Amino acid sequence: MEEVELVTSDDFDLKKIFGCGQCFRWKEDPDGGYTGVALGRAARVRRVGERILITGTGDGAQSLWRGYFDLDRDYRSLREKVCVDEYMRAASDFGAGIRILNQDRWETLCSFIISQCNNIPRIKKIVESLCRAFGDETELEGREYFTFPGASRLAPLSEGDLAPVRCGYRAQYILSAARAVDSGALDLEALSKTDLVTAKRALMALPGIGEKVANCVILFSLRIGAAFPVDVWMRKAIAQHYPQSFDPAVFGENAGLAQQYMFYYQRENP
DNA sequence: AAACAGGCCTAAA
DNA sequence: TTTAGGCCTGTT
Repeated sequence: MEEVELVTSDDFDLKKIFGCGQCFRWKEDPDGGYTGVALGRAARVRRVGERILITGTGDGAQSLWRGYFDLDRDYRSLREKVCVDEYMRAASDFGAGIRILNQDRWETLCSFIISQCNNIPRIKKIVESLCRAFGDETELEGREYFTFPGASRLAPLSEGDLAPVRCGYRAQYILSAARAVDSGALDLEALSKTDLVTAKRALMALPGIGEKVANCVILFSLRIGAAFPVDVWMRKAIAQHYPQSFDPAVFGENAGLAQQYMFYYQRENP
């Protein structure tokens, strides 16, 4: 089994990275490592000192994983930039180790469509069953896993085909998004080279994609750092700490990272 | 049993 | 421009 090794002395905490709400497919192993499916195949990640070891990956995957874990940005200095007050100091200290993953664009779009009005266990369950039904099988250490099905795989399906996935009324949203991506009407890669306003407008033109889902997709897969998703946890955080007024623009291009710290801090300290 | 969950859409002020 | 109710489904 091939293994990739990455080295970092920067913020890097697997528990926080995978637990801060940006992804749905990584599961903690008994030894504190994580197993999941990303970059098109199953992999196992664990940290040993300043080394990050990834097994189950192919040749030349080192730079892909560097990109996935956003290792070419200095989070320690980014953390300083979002400390606009005492609350943000506390939140970013608490969240030290979080990184914003560079995830597959279609997978992120589809996953966050599924997330609407759902709880996390069920989101994960639906995503897994979608992968099991329509993804490609892959193997790691004798166990089988399934990749996330591409937009082109889902585009020709009907709502009936998706019924076993049990995603309810979201099925039609998934299909329309899959068709938009597959046909090229929605070009996610091109959007990643635009700006927050442009990307948001394009995404929200699709049925079932509103402000929150659009912001998640933009932040977690289009790498536009100004995106600032506001969900129920964030509403609580804002009401509690910025009762008069609040504008994520104070964080500029780091608004999304500030959001991650606020979100994680709020959810872990209710 | 009835309410609720990491929203979105539509209809009505 | 803001607000209420409905929506699939599973869990409590």
